[in-house]
Amino acid sequence: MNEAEIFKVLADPTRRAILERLSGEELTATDLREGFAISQPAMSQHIAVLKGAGLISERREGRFAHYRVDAAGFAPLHGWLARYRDFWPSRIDNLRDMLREMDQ
Amino acid sequence: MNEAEIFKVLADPTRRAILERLSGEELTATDLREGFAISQPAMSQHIAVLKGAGLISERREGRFAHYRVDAAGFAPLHGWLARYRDFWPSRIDNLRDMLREMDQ
DNA sequence: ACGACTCATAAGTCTGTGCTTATGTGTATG
DNA sequence: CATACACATAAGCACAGACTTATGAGTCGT
Repeated sequence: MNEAEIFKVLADPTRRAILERLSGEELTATDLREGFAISQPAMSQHIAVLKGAGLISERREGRFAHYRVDAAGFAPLHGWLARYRDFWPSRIDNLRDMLREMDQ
Repeated sequence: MNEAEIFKVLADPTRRAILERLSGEELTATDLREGFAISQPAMSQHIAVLKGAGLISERREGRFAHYRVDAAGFAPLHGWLARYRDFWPSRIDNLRDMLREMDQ
């Protein structure tokens, strides 16, 4: 997937909320609906969009569909974003310090 | 600015193209229009949106307005995205190696 | 002072998309 | 086998937003 689609997909607040809810745990579509003032088809459509963009993956189990974040799908976003950090030097210094501390 | 607005702003391909064109160099609104099949007001509106989100900054000079990327404006996006990389361990190892080489 | 210019704002149109209700497809259970 | 359940798909509506043309607000050169 290219960053064009990913940005379009992530522009929707409901879809970002879904991802947030899925970060760490695997959930079914119905579980996901809890806390959302949204119809079942709407959720299903959002899930289809997220899946289409490669941001979540599905594990079928009978009539249940379990969804989880697919972190690899965010790679194009990382790539795109890398173009717009000119802090790199100072950031690298911070990282160097951090890793030095971790080594102790 | 929060990531909600930033994602909405970046969902538009024209605005991402503007940022790409501005990465590295400072340009006026008219210079920016070159290569875009877009009216002057449309460009002006896109610029206003990008500026409102803190992704570009303006330097006024007479009747000219010079625009440049404001890399700091992308910070919320970095923060949001950090939540969705579970590669961290291996990445950190790679960085550790890289920085070790840089130190030599 | 006037005309040419750079950019911003106003107002209106049109397409994209997120929502709804209704229905379809497949799976478990009594 | 019939019913309930989990999810997907279809169709239609309504609103957001990106575009246009027209015009306004400042700035420069002659």
